[in-house]
Amino acid sequence: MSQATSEAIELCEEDRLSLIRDVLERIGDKWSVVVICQLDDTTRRFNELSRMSKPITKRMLSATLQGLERDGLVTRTVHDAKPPRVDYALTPRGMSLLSVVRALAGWAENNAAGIVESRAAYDAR
Amino acid sequence: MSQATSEAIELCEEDRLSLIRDVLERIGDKWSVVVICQLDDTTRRFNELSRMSKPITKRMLSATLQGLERDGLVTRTVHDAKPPRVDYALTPRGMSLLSVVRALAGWAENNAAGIVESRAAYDAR
DNA sequence: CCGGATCCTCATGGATACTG
DNA sequence: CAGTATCCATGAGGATCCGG
Repeated sequence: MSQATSEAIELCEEDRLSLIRDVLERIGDKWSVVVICQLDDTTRRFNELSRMSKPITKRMLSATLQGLERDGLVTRTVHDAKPPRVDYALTPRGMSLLSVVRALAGWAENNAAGIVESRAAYDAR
Repeated sequence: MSQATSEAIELCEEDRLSLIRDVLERIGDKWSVVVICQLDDTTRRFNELSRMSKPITKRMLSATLQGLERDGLVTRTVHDAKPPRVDYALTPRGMSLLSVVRALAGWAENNAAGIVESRAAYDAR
């Protein structure tokens, strides 16, 4: 660990690869990023997220939120009232992840057109 | 393209979300990131990648490389010799993606410990 | 309103064998 | 060496119904 390969980010060895894979399994599923983006800096209720993230099902929203909560990326607060009300919000860790996801979005935005072009060329043999 | 939405990265609306999903479908599969990392700044032969990326199967390596080539992320060059020899390398676009992936790795590295901790706490109810 | 429990489908990807 | 072809297990995730 005290390897300190000179500085900053170095290479892609074993450990680093598995770290990346972990993160990808975290945000690589179908709904995590969507939910995280919807929670951007505000707190939202379950049905609110459900509507905003259509066509997600309640089942998947629930599962996604639990996963995110488990990893300390969102908080879940239950207000006992009638009707029941549950609020979700990003933790600081969740927000930091959001910023990384935005970096991804930036890359996607810059390269989307080129990729579409490459695909067309490739598919035309 | 010359859109220039005032500045920088804005928010997570519909379009942006689907862009992110596209990128995640690209690198979210089981082997793309591994292969991209192995191709880091050098060119590699098929079997070389196969060995380095164990336990990938030839089938998946082939499929992964084809996908990456289709998106213009790697180049495939065939030298007709005996025995046959095929070289793979990152394109500039592929390298730019690699740097984004490294950002992901950085986040993972900084938060891995905290996430493990959160999970333990959560699983203990 | 906020989910949990079940059932079922379908794509990802592993194993294996064969080819130029 | 550099793949392709085939078959098959597994699990993510959609649909639906039920409960607090």
